[in-house]
Order: sequence, then structure tokens, then C-alpha cells
Amino acid sequence: MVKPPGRTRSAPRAKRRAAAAEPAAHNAEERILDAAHRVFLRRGSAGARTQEIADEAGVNKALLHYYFRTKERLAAAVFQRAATKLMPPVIATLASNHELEIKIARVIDIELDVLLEHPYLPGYIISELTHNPARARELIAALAGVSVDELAPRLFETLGKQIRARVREGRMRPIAPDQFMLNLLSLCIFPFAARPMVQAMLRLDDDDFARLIARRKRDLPIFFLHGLRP
Amino acid sequence: MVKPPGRTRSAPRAKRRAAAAEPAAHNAEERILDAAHRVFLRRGSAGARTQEIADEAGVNKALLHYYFRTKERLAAAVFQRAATKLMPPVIATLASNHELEIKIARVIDIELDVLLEHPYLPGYIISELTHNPARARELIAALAGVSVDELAPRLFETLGKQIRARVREGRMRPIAPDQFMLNLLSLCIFPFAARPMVQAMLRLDDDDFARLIARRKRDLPIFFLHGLRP
DNA sequence: TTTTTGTTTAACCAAATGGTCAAACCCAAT
DNA sequence: ATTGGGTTTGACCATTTGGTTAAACAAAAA
Repeated sequence: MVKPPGRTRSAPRAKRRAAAAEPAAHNAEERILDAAHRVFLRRGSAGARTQEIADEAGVNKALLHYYFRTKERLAAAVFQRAATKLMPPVIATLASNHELEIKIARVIDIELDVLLEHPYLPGYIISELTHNPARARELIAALAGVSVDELAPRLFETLGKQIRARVREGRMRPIAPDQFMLNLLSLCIFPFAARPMVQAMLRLDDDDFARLIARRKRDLPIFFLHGLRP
Repeated sequence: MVKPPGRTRSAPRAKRRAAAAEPAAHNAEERILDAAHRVFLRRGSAGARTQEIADEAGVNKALLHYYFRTKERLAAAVFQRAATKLMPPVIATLASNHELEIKIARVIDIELDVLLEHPYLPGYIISELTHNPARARELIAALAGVSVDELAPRLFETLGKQIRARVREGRMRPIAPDQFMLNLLSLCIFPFAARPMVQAMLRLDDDDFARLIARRKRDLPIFFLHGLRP
């Protein structure tokens, strides 16, 4: 007598219970989403099992179909959530009105902080996007609520303007804004995306890796700025 | 009466037939491996289906258990093959005795060429490594046949020596060899790893993307070298 | 207290999936 | 022509997996 199959599910609104018993806390829907996040991130959406998610959420498997109709929808929810955590900070900073040098320093600082806190996001997102290119649309949609048609041009416009100004002053070589951004993001994100490879190749434990990133946080701004000098 | 279960399978050695009929050519084992390569790359090893591989190889599903005992082993074979295509060129170049500036130019040139030919390798490898960290060992083992204990030190030693020389000449800021390599690889590989994201965000079709990479091929060496100047 | 409404579960189910096996097949050597 | 070994296949199987359903539960509304 519940949930006529096909209905869009009006979000259940339970909100009592500040801290529950066994697993963590929160209401069931959130616990499921959190568990799904963990499981999807370590297994990928093809490798993730609904049973494992249910177990990790301390919940019956059927309940996760009650809240999220299908595994696919749950995966989409997790992906959106992950992408939202990763991209907006950078976009916002790059689109801001700060001076170019400040922007660079800020993006590096912010991005590396976010990534240190969620080291496996890049690997997950890249994996997801590689095996499910359709997700790219969801990603850009989630970026800021605004469409990419609106955001990207504005971002590249201000960025390009700033670059041209620096070039006129003779303080910078010309560079296309998209290459500018690509270089910046490459240097920040890649080490995390390739983290297992990096750790294996350089024989680093987790602490070593954290130190490596800390060093990058110091060095990258200079490296990047010098790279653009005439 | 064939293949006693548990035996390691002595590699079958059929080698006649220069060009066969339907699918492509080659003997069955190779066709299977090729098909597996394609399927694993686009679906990931968790998402890949043995049936799809068999179909794409034009072969009965049982045959692929005959040649590769399990899906897991087939996946390992494909991974090794993929990793081998991607890493050795760079390693060899970096470990060579060329001048540092030449090395940089060469690595960028070679790596971008390889990646243009196999654009989805980075995404696949990162995905695989993220969801199956154990593969990291296989990777470094496949790198050159030599163990990482042997290769990495030699590589970083010559690299470090060259860097220190340049620093002494006042032509370069000091930088740790691992950071040097990480920066170089980041700038080369990331755009391919994040290709779906990049294309969606910058609204590029495949040709646009190829042009973007062509431009990088010109710009990266200068960017990288300038980044290291004092 | 009884009803009602949203939540949670145990028990099931059909389809998909990796894997097996005995038989058929092919081709070279006897 | 017969034999013998590697190769290929159709049919089959046990499990796993995403998904469903009817019933139980809990707490607020009547």
C-alpha cells in the first residue's frame, strides 16, 4: 500500500533522533547515501553491490530501493554529490575578481585542501566518466546549478582578460585560458587521480604522500607563475 | 580430456593463417585478448561481461576460459598490456643520458603521441588502479621487467644529478626529482584521463580535442622549462 | 483506543553472469 | 583410413544480483 511503483517518491522527511544507536547517526536516507558514497568510491558503480551498501548503512536492502528506486539512481546521486564537492570551489575562485596571481595561489591552496580531505574523489570521478560518458552532462549541470553555456564563457572571459592585461604589461606570455586552466588543474588533480600509481612507484606510505602534497602546495604556485613568464 | 583443471596452461602455439574470415585476423587467443582490451577499456573490469568479449572476438564464451582460466586473469593480462604501452617510453626517456631540456621535450612529444593513439588508456588505468590497488604491484612489475627497487633509484639519481648541475649553473631552481616527474606527467596525462570532463566543459568534439593537444605539444615544453627557471 | 500514514523488514524472484563439461571438430602424423 | 592432440562449441549449472511484495512496525492523528 505504499509507494505506487512509478511514482517519483516525495522525499521522506523524518528528522527526529539526533544520534542513534549502531552505525553512525542521521536518518536512514542519509545513512544509505553515505554508505553508497563509500562503497561506490572504492568499488566503482559497476563493482558496487547493493547488498554491501545496505550492510554498511545498517539497513535492509529493500529500504534502499524504497528511497532510491534503482541502483542507477543511487549511483547518480552519489556522483552528483562527489562532483559538487570537487569542482565548485575552483570554478568560483577562477571566476572571481581577484588578481590573477592571487587566483592561482588560491586555486592551488583550496584544491589541494579539498583533495587531501577526499583523496579518492578524482579517481572515482575519472573512472565514472570514462566508463559512463553520459555522466559528463550531469557533472556540468551540477557544477553550479547554472548551465555550462552560461558559466564557462563568463569564466574564460574574465580569465582571458586578465591574461591579456598581464601580457600587455610584458609580465606574461600569451596563453589560451583553457590551456591555463587545464595546466592548473592537471598539476593539482593528477597526483591524486594517479595516487596508487604514484605511491607504488615512489614507494610512499600515506604519510609520505601527504608530505609530497604539502611540498607541492608550496612549490606549485611559483612553478606555475614562472611557467607563464615571458 | 583437455586442460586438466588447475594446470597453468602451456600457451597454445597456433601460428598459421595470415588473414582469416569474419572479424579481423590472427589466431583465437589474440582475437580474444584484443576484444578483451576493447571491452575492458570501455566498461572497466567490473563492468565488462565475458559474453560481450566473446561476441566481439567472434568466439564461443567457453573458449575464453580455455585460454585464460578466469575473467580475473584475462583482466590482469589486459591491464599489463595497457600499462606496458603507456609507461616504458617515458621511463626510458627519463632514464636516458640526454640533456635535461631534450629529455623534457622528448617525454612530452612521445607521451602525447602515445596518448593520442590510445586516448582512453589513462582513464582505464586510473580507474583500474583506484578500484583495485593491488594492480599497482603488477604495474611496476610490468614497467620494464625490472623491479621498481632497481629502476626508480637509477632514474631519480640521473635526473637529480642533472637538475643539481643546472641549479649550480644558475639556470634552474632546485626541485625534487619526484616532483619534477610528477609535474611533467601531470601536464601530459591528466587531459586524457579527464578527457570526457574536459570535452564536456570546454564543449569540444574529438577534432577540437586533438587540436587542443596539438597546441599543448608546442606549448608544454616552454611552460615546463620556464617554470623551473630561477 | 483506533486509524492512518510513512518506514522497515523477511522472504522471494527472474535475469544475468562466470564458469564447467562432454562432445564435436580439425588437422597433422602414423 | 585411422589415430591423437590441440581447439572450438552448445548446453548446462550454481551463484550472484538487482529488484519486488506483502506483511510488520512505529508514531502521530483522529
